[in-house]
Amino acid sequence: MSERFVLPFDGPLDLPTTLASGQCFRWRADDSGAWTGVIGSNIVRLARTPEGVAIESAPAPPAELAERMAAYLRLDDDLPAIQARIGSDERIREGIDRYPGMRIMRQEPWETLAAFILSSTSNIPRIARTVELIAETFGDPLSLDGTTRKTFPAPETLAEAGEARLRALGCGFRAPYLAQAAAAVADGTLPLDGLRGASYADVLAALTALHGVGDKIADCAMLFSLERMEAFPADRWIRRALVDWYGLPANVSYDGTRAWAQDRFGSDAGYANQYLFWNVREASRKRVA
DNA sequence: TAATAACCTCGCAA
DNA sequence: ATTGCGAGGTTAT
Repeated sequence: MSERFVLPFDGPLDLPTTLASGQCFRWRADDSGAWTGVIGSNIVRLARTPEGVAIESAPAPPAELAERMAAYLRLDDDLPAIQARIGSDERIREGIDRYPGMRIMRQEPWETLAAFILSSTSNIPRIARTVELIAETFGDPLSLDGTTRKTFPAPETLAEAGEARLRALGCGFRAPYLAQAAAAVADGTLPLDGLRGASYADVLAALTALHGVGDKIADCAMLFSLERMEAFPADRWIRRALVDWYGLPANVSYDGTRAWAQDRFGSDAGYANQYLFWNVREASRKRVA
């Protein structure tokens, strides 16, 4: 059996709702309730324990990844304080009550951008399937206690693979978008790692310069991987919530949703978005049932 | 500036 | 089982 390291943490953290909340697509639960995923060039298994987060990993030993995992799960966010600030809103409160340990993550920018390029007019199961197929096809193998996964391929790899091979994997009309984004990141046209210190407007402009990346996908990449916690990705679910619950006009522009959210929630807009998203989806699901 | 169709496939419901 | 619908958007017109 592999070595195990427990990252101490006593705040709110729920792995199932965090790792299956649609912000990432490669985490899988096993029978024991542990979650296996790939971070960079490591396969990682996580389990919540009373003391914190139990980590197993390969090839790097878990103790070496502990700090990185804490950053990945954004354990540095003071979630109770954030929830106290935005929880005065009734609809956000409902989301918090339902998913109290759901956190936003700090993922790797390239993989996040690629995944959300694939999200266009799609759905979570399909996005996950395609992301996994891309990794399976182009990634490097990893193994942990008999579980094997592959890395998500570098932008250079997907740029070289090209549109046709991506289309053959089920990317559909998103294939050229993904291939072009890969090329832009690979050749430095889009310096993802250099964007962390830039203004929101500059990051948005850099991302939406890509074909196939509009406001919504850019906001997802910013919120989930580029430290922009004020980003408020407004998809059809969020728009439904804003119209049905907050009285915004049905034809509200994307800029209109963004201004509304940032005025109301400021730098907590991203967390507000996440709780609102799952609240409105749950409400919709119940209506159908 | 605002509305509308087209885009690839696939998951899911009937 | 097989079919038909619509999906966490973006772009071109």
